[in-house]
Amino acid sequence: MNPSPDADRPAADGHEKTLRSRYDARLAAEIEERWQCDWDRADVYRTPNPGDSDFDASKPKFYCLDMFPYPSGAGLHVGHPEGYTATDILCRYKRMRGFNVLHPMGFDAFGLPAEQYAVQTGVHPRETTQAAMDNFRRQLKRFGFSYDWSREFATIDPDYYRWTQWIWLKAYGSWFDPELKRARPIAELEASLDEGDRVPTDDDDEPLDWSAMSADARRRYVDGQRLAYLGEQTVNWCPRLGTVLANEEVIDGRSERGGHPVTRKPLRQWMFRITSYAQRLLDDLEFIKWPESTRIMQREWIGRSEGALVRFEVEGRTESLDVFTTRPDTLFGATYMVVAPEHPLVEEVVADGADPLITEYVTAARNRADVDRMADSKEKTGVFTGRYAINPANGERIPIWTADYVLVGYGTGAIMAVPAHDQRDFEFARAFGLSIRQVVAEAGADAEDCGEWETARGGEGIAVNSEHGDIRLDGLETGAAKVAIIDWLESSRRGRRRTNFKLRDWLFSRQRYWGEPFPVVFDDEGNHYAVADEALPVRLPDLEDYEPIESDEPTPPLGKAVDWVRTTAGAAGVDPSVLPADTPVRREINTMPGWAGSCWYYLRYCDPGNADRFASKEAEAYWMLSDRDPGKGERSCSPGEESFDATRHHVGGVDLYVGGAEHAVLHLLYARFWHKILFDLGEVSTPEPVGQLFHQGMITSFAFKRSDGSLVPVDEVRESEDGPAIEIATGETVERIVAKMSKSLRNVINPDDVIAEYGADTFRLYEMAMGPLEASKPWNTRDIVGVFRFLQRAWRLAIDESTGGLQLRDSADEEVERSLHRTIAKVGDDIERLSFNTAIAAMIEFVNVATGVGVTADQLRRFNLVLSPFAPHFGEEINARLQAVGGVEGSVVTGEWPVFDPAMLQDESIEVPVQVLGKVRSRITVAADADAETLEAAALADDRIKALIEGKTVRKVVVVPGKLVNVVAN
RNA sequence: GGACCCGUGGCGGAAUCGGCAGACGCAGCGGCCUUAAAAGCCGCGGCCGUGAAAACGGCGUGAGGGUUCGAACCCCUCCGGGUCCA
Repeated sequence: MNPSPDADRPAADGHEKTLRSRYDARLAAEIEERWQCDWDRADVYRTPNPGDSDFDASKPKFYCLDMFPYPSGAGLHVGHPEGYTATDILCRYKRMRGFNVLHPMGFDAFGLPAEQYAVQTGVHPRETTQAAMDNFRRQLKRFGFSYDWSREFATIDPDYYRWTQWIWLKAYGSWFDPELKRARPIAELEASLDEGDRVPTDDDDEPLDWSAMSADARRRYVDGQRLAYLGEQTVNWCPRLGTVLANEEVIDGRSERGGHPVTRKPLRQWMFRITSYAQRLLDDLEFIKWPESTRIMQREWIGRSEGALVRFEVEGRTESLDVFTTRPDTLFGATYMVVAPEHPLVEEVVADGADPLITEYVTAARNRADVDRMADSKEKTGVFTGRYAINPANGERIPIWTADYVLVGYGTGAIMAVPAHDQRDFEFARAFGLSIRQVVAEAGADAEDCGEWETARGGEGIAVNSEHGDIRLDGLETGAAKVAIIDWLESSRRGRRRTNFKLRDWLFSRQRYWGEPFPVVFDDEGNHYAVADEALPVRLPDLEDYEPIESDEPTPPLGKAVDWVRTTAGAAGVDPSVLPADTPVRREINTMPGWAGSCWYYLRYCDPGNADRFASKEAEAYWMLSDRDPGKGERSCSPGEESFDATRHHVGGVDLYVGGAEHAVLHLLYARFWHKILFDLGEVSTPEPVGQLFHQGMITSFAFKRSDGSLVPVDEVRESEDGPAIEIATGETVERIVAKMSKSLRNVINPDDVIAEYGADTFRLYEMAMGPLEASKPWNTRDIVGVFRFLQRAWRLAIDESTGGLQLRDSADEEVERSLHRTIAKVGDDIERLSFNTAIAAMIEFVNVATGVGVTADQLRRFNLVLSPFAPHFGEEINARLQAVGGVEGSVVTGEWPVFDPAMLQDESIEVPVQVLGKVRSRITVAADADAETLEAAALADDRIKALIEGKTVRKVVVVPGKLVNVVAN
């Protein structure tokens, strides 16, 4: 072990010696760098897997995962180490409690920002990403996090994305069996079609005969069933940027970056059939220990709604117009219909040579992004198509309009408008003079003249004006009316009960360079073929020119790798039994989106070096299966079960996943979806990837606000000690507010600077002491010195600053010993519930108690073990110095969490407040275990209480042993 | 517009199950040490009032009301801030 820093460095003089023994930034840096080096060399954080020689199967396991970072050129910000420190403390604690702990780290390194940066600087994204990762790794190591770095990987590693491609192929090679409600290999679909000969089709249509279908039709049918399929989707296409853009990146028909025109364009793209899993993704939210807010957001995103699909006949058109509605009971109030400008009916009208106004409107509307179309609902726009539909309930002829407030992607792209009871429909009807009919009334009220209404009347009530022929809803309350109308629609084949989801299928292609290539090729007819598993990975070709191509037609940059794109089936690795090896093919040139790599990385950490599988079955099962109830035998639900009974099953997965709430929906929903596919196919052991999730709060900063509400950067303000803050330039008073860290407010904190000034242990303690982990909280540089002083006091408790040697008592002080037991109990408890701020307060209290009294070697040893998960370098240093005097062996990292004696947690006698009518009036000192009778007697015997209840009647005495006495007297 | 979360000293926060509000830290004040300062150590510290002090009394967890022996915590209304959806 290393000697203490002073031992081999004779002090030049007394002053120098004092300086070297004092816990200051210089000493902290020295200690920290030395132990980091030592830990690295001894590989102390390497976690053995089942099967390894040093694996101990008798220990319970704990898989604790941080959201791996996207390595940007800016380096770590103070938000990263917040969650990372929290999990590090918990993992160190769990190791001390005898767990096998899996705590890995890596990099999410494919994606748009790196590529855009590369385009701007002219440096290849591979190089910038590599440099950013090296910097991130250096910074992460400087914090002393206990990651098993031997498990590190990046999503751009071919050894990793090989399996990303493999999983995509699994989805490509599967379909969702609606009967069993789970994924199955597509070969099983073909086999069952060969056998049963019936091809189910949508809704009412007759099944087709499989044997009667052409090979081409069969192929199309099967391709249409795949979980990863080629589908058509309207996207925001920006010709100048040469890529599709997300809705959020389009403002007023122009790209947010550069202001280039964006058009909406139907594109054939790779899609994921996530909608098939909507119900299971919704159901299983019940069984995972996730923040309620996140589960609500996922539920809303999935957006299940129950209602009916209603069929409206269209005059002069064989095809009917189907609409989904959650309020079929208002069908009699449907006085017109609206279809999205992209709807096929509109195409027909335009093709028939419609009014140029219609064509003009449709063209304009199509180029508006969905978000805009939904957002400005104030001004209603729309045109009459000239067509009429028949309301199936009453046979009325109603006009069909087209308007951009109806979106093609949602539902069927058409709605029945019930202006009396829907605000948007109401405003539209008013704007264009369409009729409004009330069909729901408040209970007990009659139908009114809705011509006088100023708003639509939503909500439930009693059906009115809803009778025609053999259907009568009048007098029924909404719930019953829904049932009645749906039954009638179904029996008369005019509609059906339907559950609708807001969730859309997932668009998975990007016209970008820096992403995973799809392992798929096309023949000259445009049919697609999978690359065989053995031929993976399909490597991303090393392009020198990766800039997006300016074009009206999407042309992804990979198209420039001509020799790579044009190849043969054999060279691309397609199974020769599927396609002869010399068949000319071209590769898919779209790439996967940035989400792909993060969908399954937690699985790879289980066994990152595995060359035969994404992780060995044994390693995956060991780390992913929880052992919450080992006696029950059943460890997870079997595929195909509708959902999981939380009392019998548990969903397993990562034991604790910590990361920001900004990923509450997309990343976490995508990962659950991929995991369920793998679960259905028998590739993983658990139905959910993450059993427990926790979001750390955002670290904000201070800024200043002028009286007019505008913000002032921190360096343009002078803060006086107790006066108000003043803007230097104007002399005006400004208010201190909490704001996000941003370059423009110049309130961004760089972790490297803080570590240089105080050390990593202080940094860790500060971020944990700021407040509850889940709360958003402001960085206040001034407060850091508080935890720094705590470490200095703890240091001084053990080390004589003038000599550098240990200073210890021979016998334990009783008070200090009791305080230590309380601290051990409290800190352990607090770590388990991720309440690090209160744990630190408890440790400070201990040091305050012990300061001036002193501790024995054994007390120091135990306190140091408690502190070490928070300040590991500090802990290792004290541990090493204790080794020198004996009684301590090995590193603090492998130490055991100290035990406490419950009997030591409380003093023998305690002070209990006595209230009269709920107000504290006195205090009595009693034995800690005094029972209710004793407490009551003592309270009533107290002089002050006696005086207060003099002449009054004691109605009741409430006694809470150990807590308080309340005398009710008046 | 809807849904959810949150409002506690000058500041960050604590109060784990309805039981002493303000743990712990910052800033502040007083004392010791020092020629002096820094550092350190010891102590004070919600607000108002009476008092030389010790102490005592009143008020107090965004505002108002309610339930309860007892409310920061539960319920209702309102105000302010945040997040998500629209």
